[in-house]
Amino acid sequence: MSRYNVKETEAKWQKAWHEAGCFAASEASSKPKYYVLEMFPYPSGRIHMGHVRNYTIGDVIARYKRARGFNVLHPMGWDAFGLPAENAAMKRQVHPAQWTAENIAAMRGQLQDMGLSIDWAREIATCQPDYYRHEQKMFLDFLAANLVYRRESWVNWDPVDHTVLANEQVIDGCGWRSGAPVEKRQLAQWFFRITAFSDQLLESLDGLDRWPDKVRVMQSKWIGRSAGARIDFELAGRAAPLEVFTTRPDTLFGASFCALSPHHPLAAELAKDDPALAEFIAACDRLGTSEEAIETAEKQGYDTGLKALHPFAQGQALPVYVANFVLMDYGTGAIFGCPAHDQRDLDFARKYGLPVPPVVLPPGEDPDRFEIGDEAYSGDGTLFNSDFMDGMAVPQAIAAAIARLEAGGAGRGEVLYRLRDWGVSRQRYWGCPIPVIHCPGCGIVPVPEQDLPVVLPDDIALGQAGNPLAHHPTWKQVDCPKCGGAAERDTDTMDTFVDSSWYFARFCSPHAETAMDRAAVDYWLPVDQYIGGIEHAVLHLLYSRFFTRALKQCGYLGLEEPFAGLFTQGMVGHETYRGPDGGWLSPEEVRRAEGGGFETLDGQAVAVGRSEKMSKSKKNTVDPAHIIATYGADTARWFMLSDSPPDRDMEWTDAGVEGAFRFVQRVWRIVNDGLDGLPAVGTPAPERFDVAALALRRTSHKTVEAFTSHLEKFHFNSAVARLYELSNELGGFAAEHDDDRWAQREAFETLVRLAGPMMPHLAEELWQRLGHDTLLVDQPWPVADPALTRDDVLTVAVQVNGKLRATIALPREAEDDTARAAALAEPAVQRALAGKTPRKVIVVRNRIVNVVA
RNA sequence: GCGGGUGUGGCGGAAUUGGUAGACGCGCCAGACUCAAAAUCUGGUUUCCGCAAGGAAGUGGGGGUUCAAGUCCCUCCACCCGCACCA
Repeated sequence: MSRYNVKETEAKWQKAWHEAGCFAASEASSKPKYYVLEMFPYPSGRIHMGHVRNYTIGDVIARYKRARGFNVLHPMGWDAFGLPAENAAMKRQVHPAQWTAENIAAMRGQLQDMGLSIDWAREIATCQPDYYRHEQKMFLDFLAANLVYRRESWVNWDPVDHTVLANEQVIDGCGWRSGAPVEKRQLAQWFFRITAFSDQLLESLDGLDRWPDKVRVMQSKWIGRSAGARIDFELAGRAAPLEVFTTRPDTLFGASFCALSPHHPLAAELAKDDPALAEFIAACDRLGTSEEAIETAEKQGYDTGLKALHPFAQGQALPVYVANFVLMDYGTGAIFGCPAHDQRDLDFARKYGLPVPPVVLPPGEDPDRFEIGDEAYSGDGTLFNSDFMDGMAVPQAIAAAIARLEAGGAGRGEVLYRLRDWGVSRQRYWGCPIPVIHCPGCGIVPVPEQDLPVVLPDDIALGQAGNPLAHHPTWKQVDCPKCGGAAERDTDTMDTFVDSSWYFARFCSPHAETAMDRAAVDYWLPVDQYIGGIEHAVLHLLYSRFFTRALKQCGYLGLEEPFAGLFTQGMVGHETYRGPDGGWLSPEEVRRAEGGGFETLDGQAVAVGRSEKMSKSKKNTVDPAHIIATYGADTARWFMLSDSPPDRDMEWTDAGVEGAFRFVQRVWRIVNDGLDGLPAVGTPAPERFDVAALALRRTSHKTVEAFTSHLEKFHFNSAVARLYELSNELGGFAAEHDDDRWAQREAFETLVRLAGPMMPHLAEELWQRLGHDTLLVDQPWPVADPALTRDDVLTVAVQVNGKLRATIALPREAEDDTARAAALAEPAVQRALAGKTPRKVIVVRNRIVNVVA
């Protein structure tokens, strides 16, 4: 038999699927819907292995669900705005729009070469005015609904990308893209009021039971709810009280000081007349905010001389410090310190010789002897030394303290969140213009709906400092829609995460005149299975959850959670290589050396590093296009699925790809070699099967059962293993009689149909060669016959004192007595007993017999 | 520091949720075919003792529960990821 012609065959079936319109999705269907979505790519120019893994996983699910009788939506689009286009424009003198369009064209071709079951008629790109005009409308609707607002604020400024970053985009104090340390600047910014949904976003996490726990935990930490109380401490000799937030109002009688953040307005005010305090604040600022600085920084404070009056204990006055460990951007920027029950407060109190009165007694401790040493006690217990709270448990005391504060007008219960509103103004060109006009007379005026979209100007000068749109000679100049006077457009564009916060909804009705056709989104949403990288755990995945709620509030759609199921895939890594000079080498620049290991092409020693995520900087990338051109899409897809579980990081290896390629060839050969004399399609089953044929039939049906259940659980590597087993058995199967040939056809078809979602081209080709005039993609998923998946005779393990001594063949559901007798009759069992009488024999039916002596 | 995860042959990884540890693949070894090689096919491959039959040990370390533990409990270690002076 000739070898399988990968190139021709893959192209042939891609064309056939396209011409038959197999993957076109429509709401007009009686089948249940299933929306499979992979995170859409940024059009950087070429697909990378991460894409291949992502889209392979998604495609397996999409094809499988289609076969299972679902009406599947599986679309693709482009997250097309963003900074790289501007950088490329400056570097190569191409317009960002052109650069993006060319990249999209190239990557679309590469994705199509993968043979994905995508409905390409739904393709969208976020940089098209037809897309972002709807985003502008949403912005205005959000504005009207008070979900968008503008304010002056300190922002995270990326000095390399020359733009503002959201809190979520600052990693370890550095910009998420540029890696440059972020600076603080004061700017007027547009904000999305994500905090309006803090509680909802947190509570609904519980219902997302098809999301990884990891992501839910990360989001819940990011939202950071803490329930407690806001307390007003009267300050002796001052009118305004000091506002403090605490989660432990129960420990108020243990308070021994108050502390302000160095950036607290009161600290700044006091510093005006107190040079020493001013110097202390300056010293705190110099310390920096890096991890090491925080970790090693000693608790330091400066006594302002102010006295805060205890809200409960008459006449008790607490010293007020400015302290370096109090953060201005959490709570009120001020705390009361309870050293006995908070470690930081304790460290501080010990340093400055402040009292440490304990007020929570751990269970079993003697109140007269209990003392705090070097460790604060933050656990549960019973209140003491606490007046009206004495004897209460902590939760009860918290409630009592809040009630007393509220009664006395000294504070109130409050819930605080770490989550901050989402600043979306970006001082960039290649993004969605913010549809707002600034009028000297009327202030902020929304662009009237009939004037949308506000389109980006084509002629733009990039590369100067500052905001490109602001530099444009005419673009920003408009008449005020309200008063008609001269006014200016907002020259910022929106964070590109806004674009990706609703694209999944646009896919439901990509050509609708409005942002989304209500019937279409009602039908398709939520996304049943979303697949992407873990890196968006709090960014994109939180923003999209917020956006969906905001869209619901504005009447766009009717649900809150956009993604019912989420799967986070692992990264694709590759070994790293370094040459004699220590520089990184790409896999093409090294070869296997004679005595093992690697060397450069001219024979120099190469240091092999461990597998790391593929990256240009480490030069350990492998180009998927090259792999697909060499081995075909089926091989690339098969390897992606076969080695590691999809949620774990995997290593791309040449040997692995070769192995996958061999299997593709092997399946082709096995089926083709068996075609001659195979019973025709639809031949009725023989009445009897001989032993060999029956065994093969059992394997086929067991494979269907096991493969399907692995697929349902995303255990693709285990599913793959079952196909290897089936093909191994088929490879050694000698068909002699008619019943053998019939069983052989059944096995061939099982192999081909199960392989369909994973290597669709080969499967389609073999389906045809098996004599079918239908398309495999239109076939229903095979069903296992229960009578053939259960063996009549089982192998049961026999242990003596927990150690395996023999295996016995028993009929299914054999009586315990039968099993016991058979086990004891085994010579190996008798030998192990060495004459001892069994004390007890445990029989687990169909599984194991354990003889205890 | 807090939270989450991982730890099984030379390697990637299986193990029906407490019931034959190492499925399947890669690699390696041997054999067949071949003038030869590639490809392909067959067999072997946890470690140790043994020619073998067989035996012993074994899922990061230690302890425990159980007739039975990779799986449950306690404890320690290593690595990875996230958050981090959050009041």
